[in-house]
Amino acid sequence: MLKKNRREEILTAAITVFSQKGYHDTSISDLIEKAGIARGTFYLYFENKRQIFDSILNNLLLEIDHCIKTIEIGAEQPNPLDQLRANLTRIFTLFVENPELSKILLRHATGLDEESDQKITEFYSNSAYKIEEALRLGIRMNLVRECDPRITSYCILGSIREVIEHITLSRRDISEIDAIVEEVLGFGLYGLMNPKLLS
Amino acid sequence: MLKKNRREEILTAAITVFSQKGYHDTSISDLIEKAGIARGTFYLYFENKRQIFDSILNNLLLEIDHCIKTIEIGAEQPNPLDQLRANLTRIFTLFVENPELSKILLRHATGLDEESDQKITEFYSNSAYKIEEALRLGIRMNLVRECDPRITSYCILGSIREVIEHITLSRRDISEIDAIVEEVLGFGLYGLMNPKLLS
Amino acid sequence: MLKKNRREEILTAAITVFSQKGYHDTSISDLIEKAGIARGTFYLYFENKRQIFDSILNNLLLEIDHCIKTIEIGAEQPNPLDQLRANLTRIFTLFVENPELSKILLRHATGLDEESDQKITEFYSNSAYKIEEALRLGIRMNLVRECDPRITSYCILGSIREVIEHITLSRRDISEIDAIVEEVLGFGLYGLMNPKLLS
Amino acid sequence: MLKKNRREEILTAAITVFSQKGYHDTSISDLIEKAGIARGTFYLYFENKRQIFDSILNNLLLEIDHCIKTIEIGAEQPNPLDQLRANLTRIFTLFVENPELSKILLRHATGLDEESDQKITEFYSNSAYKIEEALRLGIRMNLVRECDPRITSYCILGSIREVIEHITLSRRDISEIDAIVEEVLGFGLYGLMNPKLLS
DNA sequence: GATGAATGAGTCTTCATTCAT
DNA sequence: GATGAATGAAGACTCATTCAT
Repeated sequence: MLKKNRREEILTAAITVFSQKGYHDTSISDLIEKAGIARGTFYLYFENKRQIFDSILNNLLLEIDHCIKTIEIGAEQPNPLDQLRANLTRIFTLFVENPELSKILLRHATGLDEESDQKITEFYSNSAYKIEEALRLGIRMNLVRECDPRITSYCILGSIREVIEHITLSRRDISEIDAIVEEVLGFGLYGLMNPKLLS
Repeated sequence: MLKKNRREEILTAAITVFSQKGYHDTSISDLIEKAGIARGTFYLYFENKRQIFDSILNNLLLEIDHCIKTIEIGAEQPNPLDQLRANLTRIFTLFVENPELSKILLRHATGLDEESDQKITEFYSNSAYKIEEALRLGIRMNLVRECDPRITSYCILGSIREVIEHITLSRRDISEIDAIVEEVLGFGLYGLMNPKLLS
Repeated sequence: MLKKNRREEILTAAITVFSQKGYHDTSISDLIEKAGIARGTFYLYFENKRQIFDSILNNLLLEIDHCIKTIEIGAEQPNPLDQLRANLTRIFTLFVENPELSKILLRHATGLDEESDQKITEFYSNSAYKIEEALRLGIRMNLVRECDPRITSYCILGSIREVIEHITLSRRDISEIDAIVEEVLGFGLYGLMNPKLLS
Repeated sequence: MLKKNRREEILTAAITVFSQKGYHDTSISDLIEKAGIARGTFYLYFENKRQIFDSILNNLLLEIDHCIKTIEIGAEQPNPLDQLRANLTRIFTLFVENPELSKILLRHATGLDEESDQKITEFYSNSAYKIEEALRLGIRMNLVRECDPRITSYCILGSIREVIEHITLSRRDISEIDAIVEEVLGFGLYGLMNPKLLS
């Protein structure tokens, strides 16, 4: 068997097991049983249990990163709103298609140890920071209401996280994504308040 | 020593240790060392490691519940917005005053086992459901914009969760809570969009 | 409460518990719960768990000893067979009336530790030795068939032990004792063989 | 090392240790030290301390069973008395050659817990029952004196048990077995009474 | 590369005993 | 005498990792 494939197989098996049992309740025995390999073989491809989990998690964080394109302003660029919409659609699609990854990221990747928590926290901080920068730009361009961009960025990030968790837990179908994206956009752009009350 | 006090002492010590090291990396030795008691003493007050963690978590969920008052509509009631504001203030205050609890709830309570995850998920589902009901009422009363109350409730819940995590991680002071509440309220009520663009 | 009574109460409770759960599965908690006393009180009357068990066992061995009268030969003495019969009757009666003691002696007193095993072994050795001496006398007096008195004594001892265990386990009534004694005597005196085959 | 051999080695070591220290005073440390293996290795071959003990005990009960052949009556069969003699010889030989097993069965297997006691009791009950059936047959065939076969069967069983315990404790040699068998047979068949007194 | 038997550090939990009140 | 909270030594069991084949 090609080295690359064997490794991928083990990773795939591990994603399934980790997502179901979490990091601590998953034993090496679980992993090799699912992957159909011998105990020693596991250690040919991964240094230890922690490393394979990190590997899965890093892959996932990369994939998420790929889903998010910085919003570009310019004549030749699509409408900023459409760019935002496309980002949301890509992220939600990623998780609806891989609900196991959602469990790993949102449930099991947390609280493993200081180092891992730091990595996750940093990832969210970075994400929030990107949102914050976009908000500052939007404010400067008079597209966005005056607000504290820091706090607001966390509101946006939290909305997205929670909706991801909800749609994977409630096993939403990919066909529902567009409507969900619009709903999230609607909340983020217009808030709750009935606009008739505003005028 | 009074039985009640001893138990409280152990709980307090456990909150500190669990919040720093997480559930799995905390050993009974850590707990009794922090509490300054003998190994056997621990088991006089708690059945096992899991039970003391659950105990902490259940207490916390109860406390959160106490922070949230259902919004009442009526002539003698305060303005609904003020009731909402008060709810947010109470919750943020709880966590700013007990940042350890935030770590336990948001980091370490997750991914312990199926049963525990279920409890947490249920807590959030319930919370989301209460928000959803409030949204439906608001829509009927024409206070709230037409929207999908289910998805929107998760946006709101997520905003709050993420802001809690942010303000505890960034060690925000209690004096900043009012401003933060206003910011979260602003986002939730009006969204991002510059209102001048709406007219 | 009088010191003597308190001690007796604890002993009585302990006999019940030990006989049901055995030595190792009986905890001090079991003993004090059954006796209705506090933990510390137990140690006012007994040095430790082992000592109360030994105490019960020693009492029992003494009681057994009291049941057995050396068979005396003489004009004024009852028929030796009747003396033997009386010994058996007293022993069987003791255990039928106190089936708990039978469990303690035959089940739970064994295998506790080297010292205790030694004591039990010695008790049986002594018992066997007394039987052996009686057999030697019987042989000299031509009452008893020529045989190896050592081995035979263990046969007799074993018969009695096993019958005790059987009659306590099968909850025989005291009214059946006479018949059982005759049966054991019959076996011991005449063996199995149909006497008609002997002539 | 072959899996079978390793298991056997551990069993052999465990028999020695259990027979010397008994079940409760034997720790896993004792077992692995004697077997010369690591702690984890023990648990590769046995589920827990209790299981290895049960394993030893069940093997032994099986071996005892194999020693005992039901006495067959028929023209082509050996003399029933010789069949009986052969049974006794096999059993005594088993224990004289493995005095450790005698200690385990007669001392340490008893009083472990309800379940184990039940198993042992049942084994003895079954054994007694087989003897009882043989006695009934003997009585019908006029080979055996009229008697209560139940009680008498326990006398016989007890004689054998006690002699086994005696000959293993007194470290009797295998060369003495024949004489001991004759002595036990003599007691069982003819009893104590000097036959001259009977005529 | 692949295997799986062997390893042993690490942890939870129990429970007999003590002693201050 | 009586109490029962506190103690801590002891022991069973797990499981990630190694390494000889």
